[in-house]
Amino acid sequence: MVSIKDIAKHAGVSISTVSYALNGNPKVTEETRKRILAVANELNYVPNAAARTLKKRETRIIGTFLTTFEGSFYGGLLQGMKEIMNKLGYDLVICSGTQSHRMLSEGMLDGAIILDREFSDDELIQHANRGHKLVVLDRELSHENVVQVLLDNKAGATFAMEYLISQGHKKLYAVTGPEGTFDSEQRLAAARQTVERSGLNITYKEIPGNFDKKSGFAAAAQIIAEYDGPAGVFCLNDEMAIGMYDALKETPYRIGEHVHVVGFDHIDIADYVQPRLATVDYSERRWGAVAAEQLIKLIGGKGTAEHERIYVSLITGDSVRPANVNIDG
Amino acid sequence: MVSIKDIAKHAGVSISTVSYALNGNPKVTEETRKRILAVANELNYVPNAAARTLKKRETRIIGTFLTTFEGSFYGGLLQGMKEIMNKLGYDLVICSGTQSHRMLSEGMLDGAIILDREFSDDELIQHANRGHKLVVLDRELSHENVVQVLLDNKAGATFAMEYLISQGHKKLYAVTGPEGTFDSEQRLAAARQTVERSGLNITYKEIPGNFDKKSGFAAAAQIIAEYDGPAGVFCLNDEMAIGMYDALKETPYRIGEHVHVVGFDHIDIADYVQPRLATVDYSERRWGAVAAEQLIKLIGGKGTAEHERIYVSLITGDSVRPANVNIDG
DNA sequence: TTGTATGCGTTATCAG
DNA sequence: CTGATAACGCATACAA
Repeated sequence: MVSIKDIAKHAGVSISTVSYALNGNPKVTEETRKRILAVANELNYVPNAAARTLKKRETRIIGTFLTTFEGSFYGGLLQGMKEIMNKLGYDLVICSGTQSHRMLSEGMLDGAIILDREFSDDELIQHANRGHKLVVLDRELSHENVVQVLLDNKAGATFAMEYLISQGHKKLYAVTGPEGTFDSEQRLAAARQTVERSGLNITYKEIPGNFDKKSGFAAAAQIIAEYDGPAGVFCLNDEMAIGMYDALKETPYRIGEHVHVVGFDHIDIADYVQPRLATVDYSERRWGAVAAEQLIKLIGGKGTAEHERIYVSLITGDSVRPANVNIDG
Repeated sequence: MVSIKDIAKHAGVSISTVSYALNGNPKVTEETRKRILAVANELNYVPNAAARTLKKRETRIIGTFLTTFEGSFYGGLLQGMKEIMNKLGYDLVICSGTQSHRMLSEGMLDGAIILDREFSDDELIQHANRGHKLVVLDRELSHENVVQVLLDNKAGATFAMEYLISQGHKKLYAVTGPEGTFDSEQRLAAARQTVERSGLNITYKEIPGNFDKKSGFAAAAQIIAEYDGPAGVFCLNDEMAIGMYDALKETPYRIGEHVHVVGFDHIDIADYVQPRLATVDYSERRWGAVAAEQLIKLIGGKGTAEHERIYVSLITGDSVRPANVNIDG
């Protein structure tokens, strides 16, 4: 490995001069700077990140933590983050799994964006207490080193339920996410509230789900078992809605006819299933970009980083049709 | 920040004893070890990665480089890698963008897996020359520090073309990937060869594509413009095939009737489009796992890491039907 | 404008 | 079994 010491030797200067030259410090003549750069180039010099970090106590690397790499929501989100980070001179790496949490505590990261239920609130607070800067995308957490950038779950769930109700559905279901997860709780609360506030005589039931296809599949079975007329179903995410499509395919019941479904997330597949899935949409890219901006602000310490909310909108689709239309004619 | 020096002070021992204790070196009594660990815990000690790395010249972190985070093929691939790496005591981070290449050269990574056309062969060779260990998933590259783990593109493309031919199609198209990309070139070569070897009187044409939806959409336009009977199309990846579906939706032509399509990759959507897309399948998970294994072998220097091939298989679907059946009856 | 000296937190070698 | 001490490569305050 070639270090600045080697460069110094070859260029006939001291190592501090090399360091200055390499970092563009005006203390060194343009001339010697050029000479030193030439030598560095010739020797194939590459700075050593560990040494620099040890000294400067910063890596200019941000980590985003995901529960899993699987399930394809996050492309736009990460891309949005990356663009902002790169522009601001930071690099982004994506991590997953408890084992990788060490990167945060051991100081390999200048900050982190958390979208990962495997982090407990306690653990996050510990990290924040140690001075690490965090943005959370999946919970509410109050700490001077933490800012929240959250989806407007409440609005989304309200849109979804109001849509079903507006189409005349009186028998409603919600298929939930894993108990205790922030998104699930928030969406559920809003769904209930919407039903109550409607003032209509609505049957409303919740079926426990898990945010995965399988649980949507399972929920469909229950709905069919109880079937006694058109049902409106709010799947708290699209993946479960897709599971429901899969399940109904094997039965005489039809989506948008017997079972009316709204999802949440607007994943790619939603546009391709038959009939097209009604869902709640938001800009992943924007979400990522906002999160990145806030984190960098927090790290820089200048400008107050503030909690942010990401807006959502409803996308209609033929997976929901009026309850009182008799399709069979 | 609390360092081993602080622990030493509090525990009334020297820093080297602390280091030994923390690293489980048997040189230190079980008793003092416990005492030191207790102190460390109490002081909330966390080791400093930069210092350790500077000394040991290893991070136990592997980087996987992707061209983009968008487009959701890679979930299974990354998950497969992660599982193996974690089992072997390594952490995995995902990187994207030229800016992040510095992580490799600056020594923040013990090795890297490359699936990213933004790395030129030259750049990779430079890294390899500096002693960095690499696994390439997207090209052929000979170097003692590089091993290849490649899809069996040739087999896949042959399956796809043979399938179209076996269904009696005589007018064939291939929609290509970006010029110069390994996957595209390999699949194309095999496609041509299959046509030639068939010994049949087949019209075969190539339409330049870009591995994205848009180019599939565009290719469809050309095929329709020339339409004079059933056409068989091998889209060199599924994404372009989906673009073709989108394009035909706006025309009177039907997939599996006028235009018969085979893709490559078996992405999620392939199972949900109507009619179901015939495609070439492989285990992403296995691909990732094999890549990870080979890289760790290469890093460890023990056992010879060897180039590997990932097998593929054909999944049929109604996007391809016999050419001579008159569906309109 | 350039050089000298020191320390960042670890590991590891060598004496005790 | 434990303690000094020298690196690792770099940045920087201070001296020249």
